[in-house]
Amino acid sequence: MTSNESGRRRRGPYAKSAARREQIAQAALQVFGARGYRGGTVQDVADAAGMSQTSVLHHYPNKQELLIAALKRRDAVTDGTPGTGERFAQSIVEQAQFNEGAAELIELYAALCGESTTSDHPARSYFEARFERLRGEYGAEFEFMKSIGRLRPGVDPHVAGASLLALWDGIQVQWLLSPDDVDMAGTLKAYLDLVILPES
Amino acid sequence: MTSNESGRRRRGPYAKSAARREQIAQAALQVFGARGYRGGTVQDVADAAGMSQTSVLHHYPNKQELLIAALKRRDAVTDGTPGTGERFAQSIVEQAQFNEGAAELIELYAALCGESTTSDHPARSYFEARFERLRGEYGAEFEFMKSIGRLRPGVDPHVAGASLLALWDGIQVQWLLSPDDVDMAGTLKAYLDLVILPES
DNA sequence: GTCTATAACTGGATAGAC
DNA sequence: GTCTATCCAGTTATAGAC
Repeated sequence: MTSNESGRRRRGPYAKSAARREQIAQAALQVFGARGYRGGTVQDVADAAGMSQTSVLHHYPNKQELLIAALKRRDAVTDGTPGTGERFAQSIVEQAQFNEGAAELIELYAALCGESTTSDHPARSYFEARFERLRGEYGAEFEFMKSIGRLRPGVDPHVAGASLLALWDGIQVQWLLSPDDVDMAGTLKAYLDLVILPES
Repeated sequence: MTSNESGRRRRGPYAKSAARREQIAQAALQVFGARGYRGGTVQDVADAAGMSQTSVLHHYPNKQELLIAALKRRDAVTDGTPGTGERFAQSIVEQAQFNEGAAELIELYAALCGESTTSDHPARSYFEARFERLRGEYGAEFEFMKSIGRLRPGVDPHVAGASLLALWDGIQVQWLLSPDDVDMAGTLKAYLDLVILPES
């Protein structure tokens, strides 16, 4: 028998439901990326997902949960852990190149990151935590490079970590507003080439 | 008679009116900085200015004009033209230090900059124009430095210009979210020290 | 010029039929 | 699970008294 201890077989439309939630999360990512959290409506998400507003709110209890679903989806696609040592710079640049082909993800990130600096924004703690984590990761990596003599003399590893993160976020915004005038991957590579010494 | 050709003397509360507009612009700057454009309401601006919502809309015809007034006010306070040559780096760092004491201005900038990447945002053209102008200005300055041999070999002046702008915007966001962990002026100085060679 | 009152509209969320 | 219908709160903007 497929019954479990509770005496009730869990069957039915669960697979479909999971697919539905995926579909909605993807729509939320698009909508909040294009219009921001406050600018996008649950109805917009419903339209993008091809269903009614009430169906959306059946799968996610409220608008905030939609936002969280969109951010989780972005993380799953975007945030690979960069390599270490030799591969660090290469990983960063590759990630940036990948992002150029996934404008939706960048839009979501840039729109929400700025919006989240305002009071009582549901994504504020997400970005606070993200920045703190990445500053730590990048800082540690530059510290390692310093220890093997690959960091340019005079460069503070943790300042470089925060700078790389800031540069990345800042250049993304410029790229969104003027994609033809800005080379994201090239700008990041230029900074890394400046800070990391070539193999001796 | 004091009547002029039109038969009506232009007198009365013009001075008071101008002061009122200033007062409202300042309130708009605070409100949109703290809550974003879409997150802030005309009523919020009215409350901050200590008057009714209709009074605010008497002086500015609609919400968009309030936003423009706030941005103009920010420009007037913040955007000094940086010096050239020797003084360029110094001006940038001084400006950043000044900004640390004017959090309201940074909040407005960061919140609206991210928000403006979304479609149909009233501040979008403002930021597009601003970025293009500053990339040009910074790029030209680094080009000049290159011409007098003060730019680090291998550094592209225009990439450096866009990078400085991106770094500045990015570090401001980090500073807003974690003011204790981030040193805006120090981070900018570190980048400039990296790119600009000391006087030989 | 400033106010009170309100019109006109939009948003998130819920109830209940199917 | 999904829909139609609806509720209610909040928003911009206008009308008209003083």
